[in-house]
Amino acid sequence: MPRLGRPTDAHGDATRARILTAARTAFSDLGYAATTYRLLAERTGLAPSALYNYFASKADLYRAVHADVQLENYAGSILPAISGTETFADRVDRLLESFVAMNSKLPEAARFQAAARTDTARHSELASLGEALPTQRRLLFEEIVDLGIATGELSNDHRHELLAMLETLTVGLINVSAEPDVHRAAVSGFRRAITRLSSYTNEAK
Amino acid sequence: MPRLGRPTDAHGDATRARILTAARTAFSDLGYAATTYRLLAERTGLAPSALYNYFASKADLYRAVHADVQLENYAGSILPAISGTETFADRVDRLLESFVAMNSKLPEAARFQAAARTDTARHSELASLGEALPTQRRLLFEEIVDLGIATGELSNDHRHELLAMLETLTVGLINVSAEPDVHRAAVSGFRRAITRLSSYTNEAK
Amino acid sequence: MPRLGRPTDAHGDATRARILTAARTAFSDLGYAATTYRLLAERTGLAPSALYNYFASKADLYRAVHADVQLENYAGSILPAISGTETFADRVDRLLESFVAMNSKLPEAARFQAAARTDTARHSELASLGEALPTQRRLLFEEIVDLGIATGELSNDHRHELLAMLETLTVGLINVSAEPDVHRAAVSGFRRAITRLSSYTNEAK
Amino acid sequence: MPRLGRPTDAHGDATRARILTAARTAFSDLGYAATTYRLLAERTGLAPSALYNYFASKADLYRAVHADVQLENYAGSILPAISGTETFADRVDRLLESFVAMNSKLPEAARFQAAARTDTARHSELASLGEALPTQRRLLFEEIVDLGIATGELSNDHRHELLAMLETLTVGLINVSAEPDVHRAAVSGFRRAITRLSSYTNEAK
DNA sequence: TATGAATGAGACTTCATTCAT
DNA sequence: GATGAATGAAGTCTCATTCAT
Repeated sequence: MPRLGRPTDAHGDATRARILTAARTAFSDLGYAATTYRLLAERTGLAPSALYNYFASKADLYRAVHADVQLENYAGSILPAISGTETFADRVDRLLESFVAMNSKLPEAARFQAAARTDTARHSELASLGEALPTQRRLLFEEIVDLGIATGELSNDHRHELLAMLETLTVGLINVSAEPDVHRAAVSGFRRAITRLSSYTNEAK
Repeated sequence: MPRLGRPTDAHGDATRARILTAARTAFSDLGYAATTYRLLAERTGLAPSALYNYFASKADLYRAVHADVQLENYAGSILPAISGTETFADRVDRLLESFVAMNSKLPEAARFQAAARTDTARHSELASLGEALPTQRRLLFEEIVDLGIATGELSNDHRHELLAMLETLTVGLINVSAEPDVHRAAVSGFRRAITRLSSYTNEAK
Repeated sequence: MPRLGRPTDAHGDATRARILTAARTAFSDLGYAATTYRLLAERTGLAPSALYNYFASKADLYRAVHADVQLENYAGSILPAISGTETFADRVDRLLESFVAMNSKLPEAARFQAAARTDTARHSELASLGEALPTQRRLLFEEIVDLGIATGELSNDHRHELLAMLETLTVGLINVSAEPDVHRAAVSGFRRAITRLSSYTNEAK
Repeated sequence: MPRLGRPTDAHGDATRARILTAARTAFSDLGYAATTYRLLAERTGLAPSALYNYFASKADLYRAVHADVQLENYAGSILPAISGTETFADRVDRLLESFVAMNSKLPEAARFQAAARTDTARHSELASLGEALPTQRRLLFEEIVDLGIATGELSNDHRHELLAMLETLTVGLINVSAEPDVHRAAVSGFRRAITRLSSYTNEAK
């Protein structure tokens, strides 16, 4: 029979991390609605009520996972990958490369991101999150495309199209991330294609 | 307060259709888990228990919607669109074109398809459905790519990549379908790109 | 698709009988609570609502089955069996014999009777029935025992005990009726025992 | 209206016992099907959902009551009663005596046992329980009868009959236990009868 | 910090029953 | 006399959450 009171080996931060990890997996696999506190409690070896010492509600917990993932993906993966590139072609190339890297190093993060797209739209409590990521992503894409226009690689006429293509591509890749070889092959193909395309737009006029 | 018994103007077929429509929207917007019988009842003006006259369970209802959508999309939209094409370039062009058409004529169907990808994976009752659609899609893509190889447009070396690209592209488009102008712009861009690409693969060797 | 309106081959009485038969079996096997109109409808090949043309409610249907069974058992089986007997020993012997006969000729009736004991006590709608059968049975037993006292076979001192024994025995037999060989062997044993006992009570003083 | 959260005086064990007691009564009176969680909640002063802290399902609760009753009846009442007896007559005498004692000390247990016979047969979830009790009982009866054969009190020819008689008698007594004076009078009568019968079987040959 | 006891809302579903056809 | 469409009550059970310990 477990004792009451604070266990002698309780380390708040470690427990918090364990909860976040379990939640990330569960939210990715089962979605927000089907991830229950009871399940997370089982997977972390805690009682359901203990989770409330760390996260005041399920939505709060979700937000915490979301923030973590976003930080890892964006600040930790994407930004470093594209820094130091000087052309559109290079930058997109690196971006796609970083997707593959992320998908193999942090598969949970990638899958969470795919699931988040759906879940933030579905649950009003999470609506606030739904904006953040796409917005951030679009700003990034604009930067990339505008670089291409500045370097003359791309024609300004196709700006809108190119942004939509990048968005679609990214969303597609996030969504096939559960099948690593499809993901890898697609990235490889698109990288090759981009190389050619980057120079076509101007001559295409 | 509605009276007991059969209403004067009750017609089973119409009611069934109403339920299917409401379910399609709700499943698309809220997902399987968050779509409750109570909600569907409100939206169809029935008592929750009345739904059971038409569908024996929520999973059954889901399957019915799924079947409908698949029929509309695949047999009703995609197949007619690509029939009569003779080249890879043409065929992909028409395919992409049909995506836009579908998205504007049957937006609910498109959004349901996006949601289905997630929901069939998440809920074991729906697992059987999860296979059907992707399998069908991949067969279609193989046919398309193999046509390109036969006509000499594409190199056999890139078969795997091209399939993955088509898959990724399609999934991406399905997932951005909630934003029609992104969807449209992306399709437009990819159509242009495909035109060029179709002839590159061989020369790229 | 079945036609509306009265079917040309509809014979009310036959249908009524079919329902009663199905109900007897179901009430015996599943009990009152677990016997649903839907089940009866399936077993009779009717729609659930059609049953209401014959029985205004489930309780009504139960009462009808109950009355039938009681009639068959009591008036149709027991009374004829014991008529014409002149001694307690004979009468009990015939009574027990008739139990075996009933159990093999009308097993459903016997099992219904066993179930009824429980169900009439459990469901307040059926309370009225709960009285009838035991009362009738006790009157019969009193008659039998009083005959024994009149013939001098039994001592008046044991009247109360003998009634309770008959009651217990009967209830026991009804309840083991689902196992025909136990039922038969028990009756055989008790018949042999009764023969001896009938003469003991007086000498036992 | 009760407040949320843990009440000041809440003790799990006491609550568990209260639930078991309420369930025993309700299952006996109303049967498995008609005993609802809502009713038990009312009778225990809990919310229906609180019962699930103690028993994961209605069937589980039933099994717990069943196990309790069986323990009380068999191990706690019957076995001690017949231990130390050396003859068939004695042993049956004590057995019957213990039925009366049980019926007056633990009337609920006796009535539950009667109801269990029906309910375990009717509800497939409870099927596993249906075997246990009768089997155990029959083993006991075999032991008793075989003792009688060993001591020469009984003839081996009637073994089967005697077992069936004991079974029928027991089931009958269990089923009249709701009427204590019938129960008592019957036991008294049968005890007297057994005394005589025990010596008849051999001479009857 | 953690547990264990409790709640209320709401999920899916079944049931008896009713009424128009 | 039979069906098909509908209802409201209720059933079992799960969930997020709260509070005393």
